[in-house]
Amino acid sequence: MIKIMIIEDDKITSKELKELLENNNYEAIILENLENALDEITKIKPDLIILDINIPYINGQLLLQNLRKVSDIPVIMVTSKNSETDEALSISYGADDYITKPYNPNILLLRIGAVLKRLNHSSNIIFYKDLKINIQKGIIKKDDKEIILTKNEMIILSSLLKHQNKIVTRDELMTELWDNEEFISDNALTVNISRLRNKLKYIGYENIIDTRKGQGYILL
Amino acid sequence: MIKIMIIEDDKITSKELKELLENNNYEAIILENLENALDEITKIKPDLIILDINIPYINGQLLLQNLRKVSDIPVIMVTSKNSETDEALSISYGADDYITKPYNPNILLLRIGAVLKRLNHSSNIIFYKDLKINIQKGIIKKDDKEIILTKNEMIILSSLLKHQNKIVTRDELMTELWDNEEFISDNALTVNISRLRNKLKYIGYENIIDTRKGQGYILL
DNA sequence: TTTAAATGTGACAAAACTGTAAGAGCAAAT
DNA sequence: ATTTGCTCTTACAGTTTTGTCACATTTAAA
Repeated sequence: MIKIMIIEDDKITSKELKELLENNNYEAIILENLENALDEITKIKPDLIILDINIPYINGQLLLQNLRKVSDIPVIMVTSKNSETDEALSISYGADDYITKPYNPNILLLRIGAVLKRLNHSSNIIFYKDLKINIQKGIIKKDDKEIILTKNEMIILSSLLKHQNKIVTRDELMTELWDNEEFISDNALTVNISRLRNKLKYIGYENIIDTRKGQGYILL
Repeated sequence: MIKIMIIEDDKITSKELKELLENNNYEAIILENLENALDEITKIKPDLIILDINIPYINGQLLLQNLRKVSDIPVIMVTSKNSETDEALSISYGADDYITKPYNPNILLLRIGAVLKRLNHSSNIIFYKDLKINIQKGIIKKDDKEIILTKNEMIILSSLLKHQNKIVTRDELMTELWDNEEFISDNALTVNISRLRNKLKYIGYENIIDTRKGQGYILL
C-alpha cells in the first residue's frame, strides 16, 4: 500500500483528504504534530507528502527545504493563493508538483498518480499495481509479504516493466542479461523466468508474466 | 545541445517560445506541418516536446496517445485555462508534465528543467569521471577494463554517488544496506567498503572513497 | 491426431556472496 | 609515549546464486 502523509492544519480539510485517499487505495496518515514534522517524516517514511504551504507555526517552504537536505520523498505543495511566486519557489525548493486551493479532488488524484509515475522513472522504487519494488535491493513488497529477487530476476522484471503492455522478445531479454558474454544456453533464460514466476506466485501474482509463444513475454 | 520541439499553431506564441528556449541554451524546433506530426517527431527525434493540446486539424490528446505507442520522448502539455478535463486527460494519456495557458515563462523553464533532470536519472547508466556504471548489472567499465560489483557494493557506491562531495555517515550506509534487518555488526560495512575499494583499485580508482574518521565516507 | 518446435521444471555442482571473528593499523587526545 | 576509539584486513564457513542438463509439457501447424 502506498503511504501518503498529509501535512495540513485545517482538521476538516485533512479529514476529507484522508477519506479521498483511502477511497482510492492509498494509506493516508495525517501529521498531528506540526512542530516536529521532520522527525515524524523520517520516522514514518511516507511514499509521498501533501504539504500545505500555509500551515501555522512553521513555514512550509522552509520545511520543504530542510526535508530536501535529508530525503527525496516526493512532495505535492498545496497553496490557497494563486501566486506564481509560490509556485516557482515550490518547484525550485524541490516540490514535485503544486496544486492551488480549492482543488478538484480528481485532479489531485491524477497529480498524485503522475508524481508516483515519475518517481518510478527516476528512483530505485517502482510501484506496480499494489507492489512496491526496490530495484536496487531486489525487494518486492505487497502488504506484509515480501520476496527477494536475484539480480537476474530483477533484470528480467525491469525489462518487462519498462515495456509494459508490450511484448519483449527472448532475444531482448538475453541481451539485457548476458550482453557480451560467451555462449549461454537460451534455456538459462527460461529457467530464470521460471524462478521469477515462482517467487511472484508467493505474493499472488502468478500469471502476470504471460508467454507469447514464438514472440516473447509480456507483463500484464 | 538539447532539442525541444514546439507543437503549437499560433505563430506568435510559437515564435516567442522559440526565442525563450534559445535564450536559455536549448535548440528549439517549431513543427510546421501539423498534419504529419508523428512522422516529423520520429524523424527529428527531439529530446522533449511542448505540445499545445488545442492545435487544429489534429487532436493533441490523440497525437500524444499515438506517440506513446512508439516512443517515450517526454512531453509537456500546454492546456487552456480552466480546462480541468484537459489537464486530467494529459496526465493519464502519458504527458510528463503540463502547464496552463497563459503561463509564466520562468515556470515553463523550471518545468522543462525538471523533466529533463528526471530523464537523466531514469537510465540505468551513470557516468562518473571516465567510468561508465551500470547500476542494475553492477558493472563498471573503464576503457577496456571492467569490474563487477555485488549488490552490497553497488548500494554503497550508489549512495556515495548520490551525495557526491558530501560526507555520507556510516549510519546512513548501514540503513541503506540493512534497513530493517536484525543486528548486523557494523564491521560488516567496513568489510564491504574494503571489498569495494579493492575492486576499484583494479581500474585505477584506489583513493576515490575517502574515510573521514568519526564522520563517514566521501566520494572524491 | 500427429509432429515438431518452443517453452517449462527440478536437480545439481560450481562459483559467488556475505556476515563474523580476530587481530592489525592508525590518528587524535591525554 | 600511551591510551583510546575508530577503521581496516584477512580468513572462513554458511548461504545464495546460477548455468547446465535431462526430461516434461504446451502449442500450433500439418
